[in-house]
Amino acid sequence: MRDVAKQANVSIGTASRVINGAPNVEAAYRTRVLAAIKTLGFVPNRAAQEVRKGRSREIGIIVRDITTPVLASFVRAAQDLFEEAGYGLLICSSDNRKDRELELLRRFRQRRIEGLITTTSSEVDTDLAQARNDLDFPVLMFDREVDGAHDIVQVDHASGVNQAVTYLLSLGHRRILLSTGPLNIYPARARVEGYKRAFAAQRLDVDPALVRTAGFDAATGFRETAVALERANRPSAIIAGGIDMLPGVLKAIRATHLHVPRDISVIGGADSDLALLAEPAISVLRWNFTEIGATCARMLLERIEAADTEPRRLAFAPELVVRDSCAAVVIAPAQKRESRQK
Amino acid sequence: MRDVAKQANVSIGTASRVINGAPNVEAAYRTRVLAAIKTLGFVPNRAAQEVRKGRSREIGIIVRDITTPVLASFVRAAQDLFEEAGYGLLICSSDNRKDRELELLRRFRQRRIEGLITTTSSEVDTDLAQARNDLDFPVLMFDREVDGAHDIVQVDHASGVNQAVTYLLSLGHRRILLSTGPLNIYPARARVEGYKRAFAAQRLDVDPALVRTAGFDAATGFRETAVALERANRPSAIIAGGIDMLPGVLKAIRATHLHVPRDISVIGGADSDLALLAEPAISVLRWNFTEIGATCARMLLERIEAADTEPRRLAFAPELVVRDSCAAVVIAPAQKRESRQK
DNA sequence: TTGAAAGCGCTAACAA
DNA sequence: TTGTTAGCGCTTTCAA
Repeated sequence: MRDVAKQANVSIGTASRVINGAPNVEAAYRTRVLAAIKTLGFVPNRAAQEVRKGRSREIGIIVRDITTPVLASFVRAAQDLFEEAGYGLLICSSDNRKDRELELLRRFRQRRIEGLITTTSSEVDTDLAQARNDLDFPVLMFDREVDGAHDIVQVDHASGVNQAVTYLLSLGHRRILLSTGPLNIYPARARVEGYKRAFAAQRLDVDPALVRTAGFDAATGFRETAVALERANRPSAIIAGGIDMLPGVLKAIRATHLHVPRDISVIGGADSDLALLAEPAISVLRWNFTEIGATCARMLLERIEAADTEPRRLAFAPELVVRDSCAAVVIAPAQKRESRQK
Repeated sequence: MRDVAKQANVSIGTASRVINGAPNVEAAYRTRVLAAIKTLGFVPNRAAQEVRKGRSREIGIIVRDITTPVLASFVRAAQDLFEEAGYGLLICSSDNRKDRELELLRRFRQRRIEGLITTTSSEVDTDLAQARNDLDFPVLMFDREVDGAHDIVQVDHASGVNQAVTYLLSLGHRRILLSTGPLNIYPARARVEGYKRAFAAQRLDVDPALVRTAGFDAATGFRETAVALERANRPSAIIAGGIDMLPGVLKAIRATHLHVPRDISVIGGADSDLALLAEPAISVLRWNFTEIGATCARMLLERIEAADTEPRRLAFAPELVVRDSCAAVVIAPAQKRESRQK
């Protein structure tokens, strides 16, 4: 910058003013500085600006895995709003691992970000809670249920799974496998709750063996489905209780040579090309991740403006998209034969 | 940091030495400083460190769309190596848009990153070439063909499509649609070249109407496929000449109620859950994105160490994974009937 | 081994 | 409107 100032024959202060678009610079000076910037190829040092200005104008976001398409659309929507508001977005995947999550929180503190949208790998872990509470920027917690003065935005998974189970029960299914994640995080708890609520509403008992909480990922979906399908008394329907479990569930079904929906009905935990293009097309629980991402961004920006208003909390309800992956069960609960829907 | 030094009753210099793990600090001082850091919850300001040290220890990476799973595994592999080497990774999607790409390059310059892995939306655009050459850190160009002193890592798409076409020709196909991106970037050119080479090897003529270069994305795949299938003289096989075109191609086929592979054979441009789980499973061109990502990272790290060795160039060959989406054509070229494979 | 002090690149307060 | 200068938080040289 000194070189720019020298080249333009102005003081370094004037150069700075031009760079920052200050209004009180004479046109002649401005053009000279601009010319110097161009010929020297000067680009301001962001780190130095941050140090001096005392703020980073960066937002952080931690998702489990940015690879998951629905999460990517969530992030994308948020990013658009942040950029518009003049904030950059630092996007990281935690892989649902505590150590990585802690490391990311540490890095974000080093970076002096001004706000964070995050999930967490465990709602009850005290190290994580501690680390979050030590942050001196606002945190918006996404799809988790934690103590602390955070804004919270959730998907109402209880409602979603409730819809799915109610639908399956209406088709005559009684042995419905719900494969979801560990109960130390909200989405799993909520799904289980929705599952039980739907059974209770029909005064039916839940078979605890059919509520599996081993994990959210595709590999677990595969394992859980494979194990369940091998049992003598196998389920007649499966609900993938996670955003990217469907591939694993379908692979396991494929491996057993069972036919969807004749032998087994399936409901996916999120929409995807796979769900749409599978044969038959898979019914799914769907919600608008773009809208949710935008809402999170908006709430966090408002929080940054007004630090000490009351924490807010918001839930979005999923919608059951019925396609062709669920058939009616004709024979009673412990059935051997089933018939096709339609 | 002043507070830490004060609290520990040492000079700010000693505090800095402890933070940076300098060896020449007496144990007693070290523990005092560490204690102070803990009680005060001090985390060093990364921006200030960067300013003072004069280096960022950050690498940038620009991909078209991080959402694409194979690209995500590419990035992930690279990230692991960079982190191990002490570098952070700034990951950005260009959306294949020139303006966004230029903006990202500008931001990376502001950030003083020390190396960049990038693709580009156009190999011939002079603004982009100019912007790249103005960078004062090494650039590794991924899957593109550009002038300039960059290391280049490519996928040998010509070989891949050549394998695919040769395979289809051997099944009796003559009207093979290749839907790929614009010819101003290497992956499209290479695919077209591989296509022509395979036809030439059999002394067959290429119908230029079957080589489509409208775009890489799923939406274009849909449109191109839909249009082609509506023509009287429709193709008997389709090659998706892009990494994430398969969903669009399959959707279009689905919409026409044609049957794969009986009515139309399909080869996907990259592997995916969709390709594996579609009914029938889709044959694809596959390459090891994890290995390629790691290789890119390694090359860039070496380049950072040794700035002025000769630029290097590397190509990885795809493999044709044969599944169930291609059938043999029984009747001669302008056929009306086809028969199933197997 | 330690503390004092200079200075990284920049912004902003101040005086002119 | 401009130039001068202090200083953001940190590292690193230098002298002790």
